[in-house]
Amino acid sequence: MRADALRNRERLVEVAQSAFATNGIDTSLEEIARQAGVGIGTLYRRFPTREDLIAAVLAERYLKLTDVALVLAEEREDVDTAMTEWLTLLMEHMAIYRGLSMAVKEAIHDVDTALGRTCRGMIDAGELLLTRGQKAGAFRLDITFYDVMTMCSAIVLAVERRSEKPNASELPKVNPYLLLDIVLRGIRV
Amino acid sequence: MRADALRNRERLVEVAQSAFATNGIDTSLEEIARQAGVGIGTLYRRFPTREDLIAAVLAERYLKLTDVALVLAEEREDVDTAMTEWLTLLMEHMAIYRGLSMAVKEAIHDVDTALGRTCRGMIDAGELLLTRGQKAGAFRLDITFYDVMTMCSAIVLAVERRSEKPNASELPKVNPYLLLDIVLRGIRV
DNA sequence: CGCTAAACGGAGTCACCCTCCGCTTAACTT
DNA sequence: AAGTTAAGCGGAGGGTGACTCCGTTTAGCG
Repeated sequence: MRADALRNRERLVEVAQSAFATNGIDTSLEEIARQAGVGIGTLYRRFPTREDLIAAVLAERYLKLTDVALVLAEEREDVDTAMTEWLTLLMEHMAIYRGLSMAVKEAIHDVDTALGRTCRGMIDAGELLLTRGQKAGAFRLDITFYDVMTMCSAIVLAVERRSEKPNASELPKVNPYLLLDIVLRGIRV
Repeated sequence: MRADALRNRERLVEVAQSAFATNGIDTSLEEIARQAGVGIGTLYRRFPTREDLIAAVLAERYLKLTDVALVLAEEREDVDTAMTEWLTLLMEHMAIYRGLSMAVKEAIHDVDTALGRTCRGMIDAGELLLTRGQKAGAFRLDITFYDVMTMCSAIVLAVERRSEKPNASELPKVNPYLLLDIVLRGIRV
């Protein structure tokens, strides 16, 4: 890869990161290209789909997350609290950008996309924790981590607010940690 | 309302219903207008937002659903099975059109839109079942039906497949009824 | 220094949303 | 039956964003 191309790529990921943070994952790609000072064609050449760009932005962050799962699975800690801790982290990571949980939900089924592979990595990591808990008799046997992950992404998705809320209602805010607690209770034997 | 306007309105709802069924709730509104044989302006005059059209399509269906809740709440039936039955129905109704659960999730916060009011109606209906169950000591006291409804719409949302699946993965299909079971377990005392 | 493949960039095409306004017509009045 | 008029109609037009294509530029090698 040519030096200029590499520079542009890095700049794009950097700009995308901050654009996702402020405007959610559905920001206009043309806007990102403009802010990065490159043509839209350059963005598309490097990241043919939006998901590729998302995956690039998330790369290191998600590697850390799988590492944590490995550590938690190997430590002698209580299986239940290990699961609780990791699911909390997982949910918080899926909540960093508005729209991300939706993208994750969509990508989870795609075998051969960058974001899809990342998600599969998360599932594999979580599976470790789940099966350990199942062997210890803490969790029901009729579920897979895919089910649990689905519920977690669903919670984040459901709790997510869209940017503008002109007629904000007086409905109570939903507490994602309460919902996670419901799920945790639901998966115990 | 003039006779021709009424005719057009009915035709639009009818066409929208079938378009939503085949293409999901995000179908092009221009396509709906075209199929209904009216101009796009006419559609927008009658249904200023997409949500208004959705609400019109769902109107009777959702009235029935609240009725069922009332009946279930008044019958001497077991509170737990009443809740299970109604949540199952609720989920199935939210799953009839791809994208509907998303629209519901968004609309739930809007006090003064047609779809928003419909959703609030659902929450009120479900609240009856929940509080009855809570009084009977069957469900935890720290949750509202809003939480439960959120989980249900989240499940539907998470399970929903997008239309085209070019690279369908070999991942197991998630079973929404299993996820509902997790939630039900999670809300019991 | 010259060459060339890699990279660039933005104009162009497409799809959809939504508004605005001149024309049409249902339906009431006399 | 004819006249009146406000309700209704429709589609052109303007805006936004995705994505492609191809003529131009340039990094980096020999």
